[in-house]
Amino acid sequence: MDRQEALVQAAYELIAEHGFEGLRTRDVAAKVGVNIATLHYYFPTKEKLIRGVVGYAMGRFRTTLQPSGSPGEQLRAHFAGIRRLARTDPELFVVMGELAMRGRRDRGIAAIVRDVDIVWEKTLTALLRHAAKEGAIANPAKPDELAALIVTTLKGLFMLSGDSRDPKAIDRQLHALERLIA
Amino acid sequence: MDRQEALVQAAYELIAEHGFEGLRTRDVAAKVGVNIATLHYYFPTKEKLIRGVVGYAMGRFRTTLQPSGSPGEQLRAHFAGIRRLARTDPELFVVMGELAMRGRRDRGIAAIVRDVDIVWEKTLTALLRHAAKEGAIANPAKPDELAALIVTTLKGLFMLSGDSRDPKAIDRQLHALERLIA
DNA sequence: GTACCATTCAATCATCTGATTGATGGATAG
DNA sequence: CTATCCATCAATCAGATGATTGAATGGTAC
Repeated sequence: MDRQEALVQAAYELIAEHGFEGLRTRDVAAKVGVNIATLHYYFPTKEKLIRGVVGYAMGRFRTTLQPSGSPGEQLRAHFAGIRRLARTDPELFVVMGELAMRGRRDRGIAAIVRDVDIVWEKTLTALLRHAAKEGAIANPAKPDELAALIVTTLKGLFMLSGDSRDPKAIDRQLHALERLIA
Repeated sequence: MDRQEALVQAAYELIAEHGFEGLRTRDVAAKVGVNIATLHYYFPTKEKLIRGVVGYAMGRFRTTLQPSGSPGEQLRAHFAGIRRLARTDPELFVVMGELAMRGRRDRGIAAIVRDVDIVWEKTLTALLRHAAKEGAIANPAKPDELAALIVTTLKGLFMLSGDSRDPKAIDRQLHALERLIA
């Protein structure tokens, strides 16, 4: 496999496991089975490697954002898509949580996180308008504000709650959310 | 001032500023103007110091949770209380976010965070029932589920969004939330 | 074949970091 | 006065950590 990509993926997995706090370049190199100097050959600094992880994680999430399914069901499909992602790639939300926290002290990361948030909100706003027109939900007074609120809730749900909270609790909250906006 | 308390508070502030990732015992001692050995005199290990910070932060948040105001206005007062806290002590939510993330890898912290969450949810459940009885909001089918959802949203709102998002955006989302449950 | 370039490694550096040690000053009790 | 304990400090340790260096290997161009 491509070394550069393998290193990013290893770093991604280690961040998911130990947070930024526990990320060590040595561990990343070891996980790929490569010398530390090789890591520095591809990523001159640890910071550059982290940038790679940011791109990898955000790209991975972006692909989930793309609407699909029959027009009237797109909103529900969006929730289902997020929930499926949380089941298949729980690490992704852990890493995104770490990135959100880090964005507080890192302008570059903050900008990237914000961009993804905005795309997410715009997507959701469109889906809300769509669903309202189809009669699937009540017409919200301000779809964009509702979308922002929903994004906030989903972030809190998937990025902050530990897996101590079983998947059932997450499903329950998702259903409660759908009921609330219906 | 009490040394032990001063050290905890300094650590608390440094975590708010640099996250757990950037917490250094030396910096904590320096901030109090004390030798590193003195820090270790009061807290044998860094982990013990962090436990102190956990207690400090959570205690600080608990006091905000206590209901107050006229019966019919308690729900609104709760939101107002949280919002005020976010204005006067923004660091508190930063630290709580850090703790939530760390709870994923630390059973002890996870338990404490979960306890506070449960108290928060119970408080909110009672307030929702109260508000419904007073006719301030529609009677929710499952107040406890709604409460859990609101807690999730508030956590996402205050613990994940950087201050890049101006306070106005936070106010807007809070109002949208109040409108949604009314 | 030789020169060149990309990739990788073993060894090492400089610094950071949590923690320990032994000593010192001051307060208190007998 | 002296023995004892508390609080604090300067100095230091051992291990961790990000990064660098110089050499080896293998492939490609000419």
